Amino acid sequence: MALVVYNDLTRKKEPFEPIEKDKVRFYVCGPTVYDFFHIGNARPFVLFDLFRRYLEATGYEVTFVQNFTDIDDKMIRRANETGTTVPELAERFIAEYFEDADALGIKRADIHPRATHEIGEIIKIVETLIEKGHAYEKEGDVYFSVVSFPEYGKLSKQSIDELVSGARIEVDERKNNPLDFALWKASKPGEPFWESPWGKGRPGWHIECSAMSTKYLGDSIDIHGGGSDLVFPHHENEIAQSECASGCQFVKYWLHNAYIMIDKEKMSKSLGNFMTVRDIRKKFNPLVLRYFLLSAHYRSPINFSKEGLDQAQSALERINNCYSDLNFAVANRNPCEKDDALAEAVTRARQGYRDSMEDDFNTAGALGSIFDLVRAVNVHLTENEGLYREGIKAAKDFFDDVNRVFGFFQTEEGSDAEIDALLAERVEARNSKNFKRSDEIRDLLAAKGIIIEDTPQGARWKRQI
RNA sequence: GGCGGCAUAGCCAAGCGGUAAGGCAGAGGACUGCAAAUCCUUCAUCCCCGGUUCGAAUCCGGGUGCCGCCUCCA
Repeated sequence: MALVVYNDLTRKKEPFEPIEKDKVRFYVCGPTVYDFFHIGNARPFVLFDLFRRYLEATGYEVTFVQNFTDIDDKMIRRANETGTTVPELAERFIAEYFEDADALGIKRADIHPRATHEIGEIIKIVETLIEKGHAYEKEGDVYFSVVSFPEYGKLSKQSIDELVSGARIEVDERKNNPLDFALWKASKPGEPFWESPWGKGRPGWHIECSAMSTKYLGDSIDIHGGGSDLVFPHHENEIAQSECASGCQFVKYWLHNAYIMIDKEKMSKSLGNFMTVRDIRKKFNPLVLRYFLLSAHYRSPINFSKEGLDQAQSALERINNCYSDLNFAVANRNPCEKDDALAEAVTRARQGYRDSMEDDFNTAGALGSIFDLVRAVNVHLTENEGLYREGIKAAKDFFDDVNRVFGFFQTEEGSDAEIDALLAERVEARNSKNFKRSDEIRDLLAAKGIIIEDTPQGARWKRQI
Protein backbone atom coordinates (compact mmCIF):
# COMPACT_ATOMS: atom_id res chain seq x y z
CA MET A 1 0.00 0.00 0.00
CA ALA A 2 1.34 3.35 -0.90
CA LEU A 3 0.03 6.87 -0.79
CA VAL A 4 -2.53 7.80 -3.39
CA VAL A 5 -3.70 11.39 -3.88
CA TYR A 6 -6.51 12.94 -5.89
CA ASN A 7 -4.93 15.21 -8.47
CA ASP A 8 -7.22 17.97 -9.70
CA LEU A 9 -5.15 18.28 -12.85
CA THR A 10 -6.15 14.79 -13.99
CA ARG A 11 -9.28 14.49 -11.83
CA LYS A 12 -8.10 11.09 -10.72
CA LYS A 13 -6.46 9.43 -7.77
CA GLU A 14 -2.81 8.82 -8.59
CA PRO A 15 0.06 7.10 -6.81
CA PHE A 16 2.12 9.77 -5.12
CA GLU A 17 5.59 9.79 -6.62
CA PRO A 18 7.58 12.94 -5.96
CA ILE A 19 9.78 14.38 -8.68
CA GLU A 20 12.86 13.75 -6.58
CA LYS A 21 12.86 10.52 -4.59
CA ASP A 22 12.04 10.93 -0.88
CA LYS A 23 11.75 14.71 -1.20
CA VAL A 24 8.57 16.73 -1.43
CA ARG A 25 8.28 20.32 -2.56
CA PHE A 26 5.02 21.62 -1.18
CA TYR A 27 3.47 25.07 -1.70
CA VAL A 28 0.26 26.36 -0.16
CA CYS A 29 -1.48 29.65 -0.85
CA GLY A 30 -1.43 31.64 2.36
CA PRO A 31 -3.59 34.46 3.67
CA THR A 32 -3.92 38.06 2.59
CA VAL A 33 -3.03 39.73 5.85
CA TYR A 34 -5.62 42.47 6.15
CA ASP A 35 -7.80 40.87 8.84
CA PHE A 36 -8.17 37.91 11.18
CA PHE A 37 -8.68 34.70 9.28
CA HIS A 38 -11.97 32.83 9.48
CA ILE A 39 -12.65 29.15 9.89
CA GLY A 40 -13.08 28.70 6.16
CA ASN A 41 -9.57 30.00 5.69
CA ALA A 42 -8.44 27.78 8.53
CA ARG A 43 -9.44 24.62 6.72
CA PRO A 44 -6.62 24.56 4.13
CA PHE A 45 -4.09 25.74 6.69
CA VAL A 46 -4.94 22.87 9.02
CA LEU A 47 -5.31 20.31 6.25
CA PHE A 48 -2.16 20.99 4.32
CA ASP A 49 -0.19 21.22 7.54
CA LEU A 50 -1.54 17.78 8.35
CA PHE A 51 -0.59 16.40 4.93
CA ARG A 52 2.88 17.78 5.41
CA ARG A 53 3.14 16.16 8.84
CA TYR A 54 1.93 12.86 7.44
CA LEU A 55 4.49 12.96 4.64
CA GLU A 56 7.21 13.76 7.13
CA ALA A 57 6.04 11.00 9.45
CA THR A 58 6.29 8.50 6.61
CA GLY A 59 9.84 9.46 5.84
CA TYR A 60 9.74 12.21 3.25
CA GLU A 61 11.92 15.24 3.49
CA VAL A 62 9.40 18.02 2.95
CA THR A 63 10.09 21.62 2.08
CA PHE A 64 6.91 23.48 2.91
CA VAL A 65 6.28 27.03 1.74
CA GLN A 66 3.27 29.17 2.54
CA ASN A 67 3.19 32.80 1.50
CA PHE A 68 1.69 35.97 2.89
CA THR A 69 -0.01 38.30 0.44
CA ASP A 70 0.88 41.66 1.95
CA ILE A 71 0.07 43.97 -0.92
CA ASP A 72 -3.14 44.12 -2.95
CA ASP A 73 -6.36 46.12 -3.29
CA LYS A 74 -7.80 44.81 -0.04
CA MET A 75 -4.65 45.68 1.87
CA ILE A 76 -4.65 49.20 0.50
CA ARG A 77 -8.33 49.72 1.16
CA ARG A 78 -8.15 48.42 4.72
CA ALA A 79 -5.08 50.47 5.51
CA ASN A 80 -6.89 53.60 4.32
CA GLU A 81 -10.03 52.75 6.26
CA THR A 82 -8.17 52.19 9.48
CA GLY A 83 -5.74 55.05 9.15
CA THR A 84 -2.66 52.91 9.07
CA THR A 85 -0.11 52.00 6.43
CA VAL A 86 0.00 48.86 4.38
CA PRO A 87 3.26 47.64 5.98
CA GLU A 88 1.90 48.26 9.48
CA LEU A 89 -1.31 46.44 8.63
CA ALA A 90 0.69 43.51 7.29
CA GLU A 91 2.90 43.29 10.37
CA ARG A 92 -0.08 43.33 12.66
CA PHE A 93 -2.03 40.59 10.88
CA ILE A 94 0.95 38.38 10.21
CA ALA A 95 1.41 38.34 13.98
CA GLU A 96 -2.31 37.66 14.48
CA TYR A 97 -2.13 34.89 11.90
CA PHE A 98 0.62 33.14 13.80
CA GLU A 99 -1.23 33.47 17.07
CA ASP A 100 -4.30 31.71 15.71
CA ALA A 101 -2.34 29.24 13.62
CA ASP A 102 -0.21 28.25 16.60
CA ALA A 103 -3.34 27.76 18.68
CA LEU A 104 -4.72 25.46 15.99
CA GLY A 105 -1.58 23.39 16.13
CA ILE A 106 -0.41 24.43 12.68
CA LYS A 107 3.34 24.09 12.35
CA ARG A 108 5.34 26.96 10.93
CA ALA A 109 6.21 26.54 7.28
CA ASP A 110 9.86 26.15 6.41
CA ILE A 111 9.56 29.43 4.58
CA HIS A 112 6.86 32.10 4.87
CA PRO A 113 7.73 34.47 2.01
CA ARG A 114 6.00 37.83 1.64
CA ALA A 115 5.09 39.31 -1.69
CA THR A 116 6.62 42.69 -0.88
CA HIS A 117 9.96 41.05 -0.12
CA GLU A 118 10.05 39.38 -3.51
CA ILE A 119 9.45 42.28 -5.87
CA GLY A 120 12.73 41.72 -7.72
CA GLU A 121 11.84 38.12 -8.40
CA ILE A 122 8.39 39.12 -9.58
CA ILE A 123 9.73 41.76 -11.98
CA LYS A 124 12.15 39.21 -13.42
CA ILE A 125 9.33 36.79 -14.27
CA VAL A 126 7.20 39.53 -15.79
CA GLU A 127 10.14 40.58 -17.97
CA THR A 128 10.66 37.02 -19.09
CA LEU A 129 6.98 36.69 -19.99
CA ILE A 130 7.12 39.88 -22.05
CA GLU A 131 10.29 38.73 -23.83
CA LYS A 132 8.70 35.42 -24.70
CA GLY A 133 5.63 37.13 -26.08
CA HIS A 134 3.22 36.00 -23.34
CA ALA A 135 2.62 39.41 -21.86
CA TYR A 136 2.19 43.00 -22.99
CA GLU A 137 2.39 46.42 -21.40
CA LYS A 138 -0.42 48.99 -21.55
CA GLU A 139 -0.18 52.33 -19.80
CA GLY A 140 2.07 51.06 -17.06
CA ASP A 141 0.07 47.86 -16.52
CA VAL A 142 1.36 44.52 -17.74
CA TYR A 143 -1.11 41.82 -18.76
CA PHE A 144 -0.72 38.15 -19.43
CA SER A 145 -2.11 37.10 -22.79
CA VAL A 146 -4.15 33.95 -22.28
CA VAL A 147 -4.31 33.09 -25.98
CA SER A 148 -0.51 32.83 -25.99
CA PHE A 149 -0.80 29.71 -23.84
CA PRO A 150 -2.71 27.00 -25.71
CA GLU A 151 -3.13 24.93 -22.57
CA TYR A 152 -4.91 27.73 -20.73
CA GLY A 153 -7.87 26.17 -18.91
CA LYS A 154 -6.33 22.75 -18.37
CA LEU A 155 -6.82 22.85 -14.62
CA SER A 156 -10.39 24.13 -14.57
CA LYS A 157 -11.21 22.06 -17.68
CA GLN A 158 -12.60 25.04 -19.53
CA SER A 159 -11.75 26.38 -22.94
CA ILE A 160 -10.99 30.05 -23.32
CA ASP A 161 -14.17 30.47 -25.36
CA GLU A 162 -16.31 28.90 -22.66
CA LEU A 163 -14.70 31.02 -20.01
CA VAL A 164 -15.30 34.17 -22.01
CA SER A 165 -18.93 33.39 -22.68
CA GLY A 166 -19.66 32.71 -19.03
CA ALA A 167 -17.59 35.58 -17.78
CA ARG A 168 -19.02 38.18 -15.48
CA ILE A 169 -15.93 40.29 -15.58
CA GLU A 170 -16.11 43.87 -16.72
CA VAL A 171 -14.76 44.74 -20.11
CA ASP A 172 -11.46 46.52 -19.86
CA GLU A 173 -10.35 48.31 -22.99
CA ARG A 174 -6.71 47.84 -22.17
CA LYS A 175 -6.96 44.05 -22.31
CA ASN A 176 -6.63 42.22 -25.62
CA ASN A 177 -8.83 39.47 -24.25
CA PRO A 178 -11.28 39.72 -21.33
CA LEU A 179 -9.50 36.84 -19.62
CA ASP A 180 -6.11 38.48 -19.73
CA PHE A 181 -5.03 39.30 -16.21
CA ALA A 182 -2.67 41.81 -14.64
CA LEU A 183 0.88 40.78 -13.82
CA TRP A 184 1.83 44.29 -12.83
CA LYS A 185 -0.42 47.20 -11.93
CA ALA A 186 0.53 50.85 -12.31
CA SER A 187 0.09 52.59 -8.99
CA LYS A 188 -2.49 55.26 -8.45
CA PRO A 189 -1.56 58.39 -6.50
CA GLY A 190 -1.11 57.65 -2.80
CA GLU A 191 -0.73 53.90 -3.26
CA PRO A 192 2.38 51.98 -2.31
CA PHE A 193 4.63 51.38 -5.30
CA TRP A 194 7.89 49.89 -6.47
CA GLU A 195 10.01 51.04 -9.38
CA SER A 196 9.84 48.79 -12.41
CA PRO A 197 10.68 48.85 -16.13
CA TRP A 198 7.04 49.88 -16.67
CA GLY A 199 7.08 52.70 -14.13
CA LYS A 200 5.85 52.85 -10.56
CA GLY A 201 3.54 50.02 -9.65
CA ARG A 202 2.87 46.83 -7.73
CA PRO A 203 2.52 43.15 -8.52
CA GLY A 204 -0.74 41.47 -9.49
CA TRP A 205 -2.02 38.78 -7.18
CA HIS A 206 -1.43 35.68 -9.28
CA ILE A 207 2.19 36.41 -10.11
CA GLU A 208 3.22 36.41 -6.44
CA CYS A 209 2.68 32.72 -5.95
CA SER A 210 4.45 31.85 -9.18
CA ALA A 211 7.44 33.94 -8.19
CA MET A 212 7.67 32.69 -4.61
CA SER A 213 7.08 29.08 -5.51
CA THR A 214 9.78 29.20 -8.17
CA LYS A 215 12.26 31.07 -6.03
CA TYR A 216 12.06 28.75 -3.04
CA LEU A 217 11.09 25.43 -4.60
CA GLY A 218 12.25 25.58 -8.20
CA ASP A 219 10.48 25.50 -11.57
CA SER A 220 8.66 22.23 -10.87
CA ILE A 221 7.12 21.30 -7.54
CA ASP A 222 5.28 18.26 -6.24
CA ILE A 223 2.22 19.60 -4.47
CA HIS A 224 0.39 22.89 -4.64
CA GLY A 225 -2.54 23.24 -2.29
CA GLY A 226 -5.36 25.68 -1.69
CA GLY A 227 -9.11 26.05 -1.44
CA SER A 228 -11.15 25.00 -4.44
CA ASP A 229 -12.24 28.57 -5.08
CA LEU A 230 -8.67 29.16 -6.17
CA VAL A 231 -8.84 26.69 -9.04
CA PHE A 232 -10.08 29.42 -11.32
CA PRO A 233 -8.69 31.89 -11.94
CA HIS A 234 -5.82 31.92 -9.44
CA HIS A 235 -4.26 28.53 -9.99
CA GLU A 236 -5.08 28.46 -13.67
CA ASN A 237 -3.21 31.73 -13.99
CA GLU A 238 -0.29 30.50 -11.93
CA ILE A 239 0.11 27.57 -14.30
CA ALA A 240 0.01 29.85 -17.32
CA GLN A 241 2.60 32.26 -15.92
CA SER A 242 4.97 29.68 -14.55
CA GLU A 243 4.89 27.27 -17.44
CA CYS A 244 5.27 30.03 -20.01
CA ALA A 245 8.19 31.50 -18.10
CA SER A 246 10.03 28.28 -17.34
CA GLY A 247 8.96 25.91 -20.08
CA CYS A 248 8.51 23.20 -17.42
CA GLN A 249 5.48 21.63 -15.83
CA PHE A 250 4.76 23.85 -12.82
CA VAL A 251 3.02 21.46 -10.43
CA LYS A 252 2.69 17.68 -10.44
CA TYR A 253 -0.20 17.30 -7.99
CA TRP A 254 -2.85 19.96 -7.48
CA LEU A 255 -4.82 19.45 -4.25
CA HIS A 256 -7.87 21.50 -3.34
CA ASN A 257 -10.02 21.37 -0.25
CA ALA A 258 -13.79 21.89 -0.21
CA TYR A 259 -15.42 24.75 1.64
CA ILE A 260 -16.94 25.32 5.01
CA MET A 261 -20.66 25.85 4.58
CA ILE A 262 -22.95 27.74 6.89
CA ASP A 263 -26.72 27.62 6.45
CA LYS A 264 -26.16 25.83 3.13
CA GLU A 265 -24.00 28.61 1.80
CA LYS A 266 -20.29 28.88 1.36
CA MET A 267 -18.72 30.77 4.22
CA SER A 268 -16.84 33.72 2.78
CA LYS A 269 -15.65 37.17 3.54
CA SER A 270 -17.70 38.68 0.76
CA LEU A 271 -20.95 37.10 1.97
CA GLY A 272 -20.18 38.23 5.50
CA ASN A 273 -21.35 34.89 6.95
CA PHE A 274 -18.05 34.00 8.56
CA MET A 275 -16.73 33.34 12.04
CA THR A 276 -13.11 34.06 12.72
CA VAL A 277 -10.88 31.60 14.47
CA ARG A 278 -10.44 34.27 17.10
CA ASP A 279 -14.21 34.23 17.72
CA ILE A 280 -14.30 30.46 18.03
CA ARG A 281 -11.44 30.50 20.49
CA LYS A 282 -13.54 32.53 22.90
CA LYS A 283 -15.96 29.61 23.23
CA PHE A 284 -13.94 26.51 22.39
CA ASN A 285 -10.52 25.06 22.77
CA PRO A 286 -8.90 25.64 19.36
CA LEU A 287 -8.12 21.95 19.14
CA VAL A 288 -11.88 21.33 19.04
CA LEU A 289 -11.96 23.31 15.81
CA ARG A 290 -8.96 21.36 14.60
CA TYR A 291 -10.77 18.10 15.30
CA PHE A 292 -13.90 19.42 13.61
CA LEU A 293 -11.96 20.29 10.46
CA LEU A 294 -10.39 16.84 10.34
CA SER A 295 -13.60 14.92 10.98
CA ALA A 296 -14.59 14.94 7.31
CA HIS A 297 -12.64 14.18 4.17
CA TYR A 298 -10.86 17.26 2.83
CA ARG A 299 -12.67 17.20 -0.51
CA SER A 300 -16.12 17.18 1.12
CA PRO A 301 -17.80 20.37 2.23
CA ILE A 302 -18.25 20.73 5.99
CA ASN A 303 -21.33 22.34 7.37
CA PHE A 304 -20.43 24.62 10.23
CA SER A 305 -22.64 24.71 13.29
CA LYS A 306 -22.43 25.11 17.03
CA GLU A 307 -23.76 21.55 17.36
CA GLY A 308 -20.97 20.31 15.13
CA LEU A 309 -18.39 21.86 17.41
CA ASP A 310 -20.11 20.46 20.48
CA GLN A 311 -19.96 17.00 18.96
CA ALA A 312 -16.32 17.51 18.06
CA GLN A 313 -15.59 18.53 21.62
CA SER A 314 -17.22 15.41 23.07
CA ALA A 315 -15.35 13.20 20.62
CA LEU A 316 -12.05 14.90 21.36
CA GLU A 317 -12.69 14.49 25.09
CA ARG A 318 -13.19 10.77 24.59
CA ILE A 319 -9.81 10.48 22.88
CA ASN A 320 -8.08 12.57 25.48
CA ASN A 321 -9.71 10.74 28.39
CA CYS A 322 -8.36 7.50 27.04
CA TYR A 323 -4.90 8.92 26.63
CA SER A 324 -4.74 10.33 30.14
CA ASP A 325 -6.33 7.19 31.63
CA LEU A 326 -3.65 5.21 29.89
CA ASN A 327 -0.87 7.35 31.31
CA PHE A 328 -2.44 7.30 34.76
CA ALA A 329 -2.65 3.53 34.65
CA VAL A 330 0.98 3.19 33.61
CA ALA A 331 1.95 5.20 36.69
CA ASN A 332 -0.42 3.51 39.12
CA ARG A 333 -0.97 -0.13 38.19
CA ASN A 334 0.92 -3.36 38.50
CA PRO A 335 1.57 -5.58 35.52
CA CYS A 336 -0.94 -8.25 34.54
CA GLU A 337 -0.82 -11.07 32.06
CA LYS A 338 -0.90 -10.74 28.32
CA ASP A 339 -4.09 -9.47 26.72
CA ASP A 340 -4.27 -10.76 23.15
CA ALA A 341 -7.32 -8.67 22.33
CA LEU A 342 -5.44 -5.48 23.14
CA ALA A 343 -2.35 -6.53 21.21
CA GLU A 344 -4.45 -7.34 18.15
CA ALA A 345 -6.38 -4.12 18.46
CA VAL A 346 -3.18 -2.11 18.27
CA THR A 347 -2.07 -3.91 15.12
CA ARG A 348 -5.47 -3.47 13.53
CA ALA A 349 -5.64 0.22 14.43
CA ARG A 350 -2.21 0.90 12.97
CA GLN A 351 -3.11 -0.85 9.76
CA GLY A 352 -6.49 0.82 9.48
CA TYR A 353 -5.05 4.22 10.21
CA ARG A 354 -2.38 3.80 7.58
CA ASP A 355 -4.76 2.45 4.95
CA SER A 356 -7.07 5.41 5.46
CA MET A 357 -4.36 8.03 5.35
CA GLU A 358 -2.72 6.54 2.30
CA ASP A 359 -6.04 6.70 0.50
CA ASP A 360 -5.95 10.40 -0.30
CA PHE A 361 -5.56 11.47 3.32
CA ASN A 362 -8.82 10.05 4.57
CA THR A 363 -8.73 11.63 8.01
CA ALA A 364 -12.32 10.63 8.85
CA GLY A 365 -11.51 6.99 8.21
CA ALA A 366 -8.31 7.31 10.22
CA LEU A 367 -10.31 8.66 13.15
CA GLY A 368 -12.41 5.51 13.04
CA SER A 369 -9.29 3.40 13.58
CA ILE A 370 -8.15 5.67 16.38
CA PHE A 371 -11.50 5.27 18.16
CA ASP A 372 -11.39 1.52 17.69
CA LEU A 373 -8.20 1.47 19.71
CA VAL A 374 -9.63 3.88 22.26
CA ARG A 375 -12.38 1.37 22.90
CA ALA A 376 -9.91 -1.51 23.17
CA VAL A 377 -7.72 0.36 25.64
CA ASN A 378 -10.75 1.33 27.74
CA VAL A 379 -11.93 -2.27 27.77
CA HIS A 380 -8.52 -3.45 28.90
CA LEU A 381 -8.42 -0.88 31.67
CA THR A 382 -11.94 -1.82 32.75
CA GLU A 383 -11.56 -5.59 32.69
CA ASN A 384 -8.20 -5.81 34.42
CA GLU A 385 -6.93 -4.56 37.74
CA GLY A 386 -3.37 -4.64 36.47
CA LEU A 387 -1.89 -3.57 33.19
CA TYR A 388 -0.57 -5.50 30.22
CA ARG A 389 2.49 -3.31 29.89
CA GLU A 390 3.68 -4.25 26.40
CA GLY A 391 0.22 -3.85 24.92
CA ILE A 392 -0.36 -0.52 26.58
CA LYS A 393 3.09 0.65 25.53
CA ALA A 394 2.24 -0.28 21.93
CA ALA A 395 -1.05 1.59 22.16
CA LYS A 396 0.65 4.65 23.58
CA ASP A 397 3.28 4.55 20.84
CA PHE A 398 0.51 4.47 18.27
CA PHE A 399 -1.30 7.40 19.86
CA ASP A 400 1.95 9.34 19.97
CA ASP A 401 2.62 8.59 16.31
CA VAL A 402 -0.89 9.70 15.42
CA ASN A 403 -0.43 12.82 17.47
CA ARG A 404 2.61 13.88 15.51
CA VAL A 405 0.24 14.14 12.55
CA PHE A 406 -3.16 14.94 14.05
CA GLY A 407 -1.83 16.99 16.91
CA PHE A 408 -4.79 17.02 19.23
CA PHE A 409 -3.85 14.93 22.22
CA GLN A 410 -3.29 16.98 25.33
CA THR A 411 0.05 15.48 26.22
CA GLU A 412 0.91 17.63 29.21
CA GLU A 413 -0.11 16.19 32.54
CA GLY A 414 -0.97 19.10 34.76
CA SER A 415 0.38 19.66 38.24
CA ASP A 416 -0.83 22.43 40.48
CA ALA A 417 -0.17 22.73 44.21
CA GLU A 418 -3.44 24.48 45.03
CA ILE A 419 -5.54 21.95 43.16
CA ASP A 420 -3.58 19.05 44.61
CA ALA A 421 -4.21 20.41 48.12
CA LEU A 422 -7.95 20.72 47.48
CA LEU A 423 -7.99 17.24 46.03
CA ALA A 424 -6.26 15.88 49.15
CA GLU A 425 -8.75 17.66 51.36
CA ARG A 426 -11.58 16.14 49.38
CA VAL A 427 -10.14 12.65 49.77
CA GLU A 428 -10.10 13.15 53.54
CA ALA A 429 -13.63 14.49 53.53
CA ARG A 430 -14.82 11.47 51.59
CA ASN A 431 -13.02 9.10 53.90
CA SER A 432 -14.84 10.63 56.82
CA LYS A 433 -18.11 10.55 54.83
CA ASN A 434 -18.27 14.32 54.80
CA PHE A 435 -19.89 14.34 51.36
CA LYS A 436 -21.15 17.87 51.72
CA ARG A 437 -17.60 19.18 51.87
CA SER A 438 -16.31 16.82 49.20
CA ASP A 439 -19.03 17.87 46.77
CA GLU A 440 -18.32 21.51 47.60
CA ILE A 441 -14.73 21.04 46.58
CA ARG A 442 -15.76 19.25 43.42
CA ASP A 443 -18.09 22.11 42.48
CA LEU A 444 -15.46 24.68 43.33
CA LEU A 445 -12.95 23.06 41.02
CA ALA A 446 -15.55 22.45 38.34
CA ALA A 447 -16.20 26.17 38.24
CA LYS A 448 -12.52 26.61 37.38
CA GLY A 449 -12.74 24.03 34.62
CA ILE A 450 -11.16 21.28 36.70
CA ILE A 451 -12.85 17.90 36.54
CA ILE A 452 -12.39 15.38 39.33
CA GLU A 453 -12.46 11.66 38.75
CA ASP A 454 -12.48 8.96 41.40
CA THR A 455 -10.76 5.79 40.26
CA PRO A 456 -9.89 2.52 42.02
CA GLN A 457 -6.32 3.85 42.04
CA GLY A 458 -7.31 7.07 43.74
CA ALA A 459 -8.72 10.45 42.86
CA ARG A 460 -7.31 12.59 40.07
CA TRP A 461 -8.11 15.75 38.21
CA LYS A 462 -7.88 17.07 34.68
CA ARG A 463 -8.65 20.28 32.85
CA GLN A 464 -11.81 20.60 30.84
CA ILE A 465 -10.95 20.77 27.14
C1' G B 1 -24.72 28.22 -21.11
C1' G B 2 -19.85 25.58 -19.56
C1' C B 3 -17.26 22.85 -15.59
C1' G B 4 -17.87 20.25 -11.01
C1' G B 5 -19.59 18.31 -6.24
C1' C B 6 -23.06 16.16 -2.88
C1' A B 7 -27.58 13.09 -1.16
C1' U B 8 -25.72 6.85 4.17
C1' A B 9 -29.56 6.33 11.34
C1' G B 10 -32.02 12.15 15.44
C1' C B 11 -27.08 14.77 14.27
C1' C B 12 -21.80 14.33 12.22
C1' A B 13 -19.32 10.88 9.04
C1' A B 14 -16.32 6.52 6.60
C1' G B 15 -17.19 2.84 3.02
C1' C B 16 -17.03 3.19 -3.76
C1' G B 17 -19.10 -4.45 -6.37
C1' G B 18 -19.61 -9.17 -1.80
C1' U B 19 -24.59 -8.75 2.32
C1' A B 20 -23.67 -0.98 6.43
C1' A B 21 -16.55 1.73 10.29
C1' G B 22 -16.35 5.42 13.85
C1' G B 23 -18.15 9.70 16.71
C1' C B 24 -22.17 12.68 19.09
C1' A B 25 -26.99 12.35 21.14
C1' G B 26 -30.89 8.83 23.17
C1' A B 27 -32.75 4.29 25.89
C1' G B 28 -31.75 0.19 29.43
C1' G B 29 -28.02 -1.96 32.67
C1' A B 30 -23.08 -2.21 35.56
C1' C B 31 -19.70 0.70 38.55
C1' U B 32 -20.14 5.22 42.20
C1' G B 33 -22.06 8.02 48.70
C1' C B 34 -23.93 11.09 44.47
C1' A B 35 -21.36 12.26 40.16
C1' A B 36 -17.69 12.16 36.30
C1' A B 37 -15.09 8.77 33.41
C1' U B 38 -15.54 3.80 31.72
C1' C B 39 -17.82 -0.89 30.31
C1' C B 40 -22.16 -3.97 28.48
C1' U B 41 -26.84 -3.99 25.61
C1' U B 42 -29.78 -1.26 22.17
C1' C B 43 -30.41 2.32 17.75
C1' A B 44 -29.86 2.31 9.34
C1' U B 45 -30.44 -1.61 4.12
C1' C B 46 -27.76 3.66 2.20
C1' C B 47 -33.01 10.19 -2.14
C1' C B 48 -36.49 7.89 -6.21
C1' C B 49 -37.13 4.75 -10.79
C1' G B 50 -35.01 1.49 -14.21
C1' G B 51 -30.63 -1.53 -15.86
C1' U B 52 -25.88 -4.55 -15.55
C1' U B 53 -24.35 -8.63 -12.14
C1' C B 54 -24.67 -14.86 -8.84
C1' G B 55 -24.38 -10.36 -5.83
C1' A B 56 -24.80 -2.83 -5.72
C1' A B 57 -24.95 2.11 -0.78
C1' U B 58 -21.02 1.14 -4.15
C1' C B 59 -21.21 0.42 -11.75
C1' C B 60 -24.61 2.41 -15.97
C1' G B 61 -29.11 5.31 -17.58
C1' G B 62 -33.11 8.53 -16.14
C1' G B 63 -35.28 11.54 -12.36
C1' U B 64 -35.66 14.76 -7.78
C1' G B 65 -33.28 17.92 -4.28
C1' C B 66 -29.13 20.80 -2.49
C1' C B 67 -24.39 23.22 -3.27
C1' G B 68 -19.95 25.28 -5.65
C1' C B 69 -16.75 27.58 -9.63
C1' C B 70 -16.93 30.46 -14.26
C1' U B 71 -15.77 38.30 -10.43
C1' C B 72 -12.37 39.27 -4.95
C1' C B 73 -12.74 34.71 -2.12
C1' A B 74 -9.55 29.17 1.40
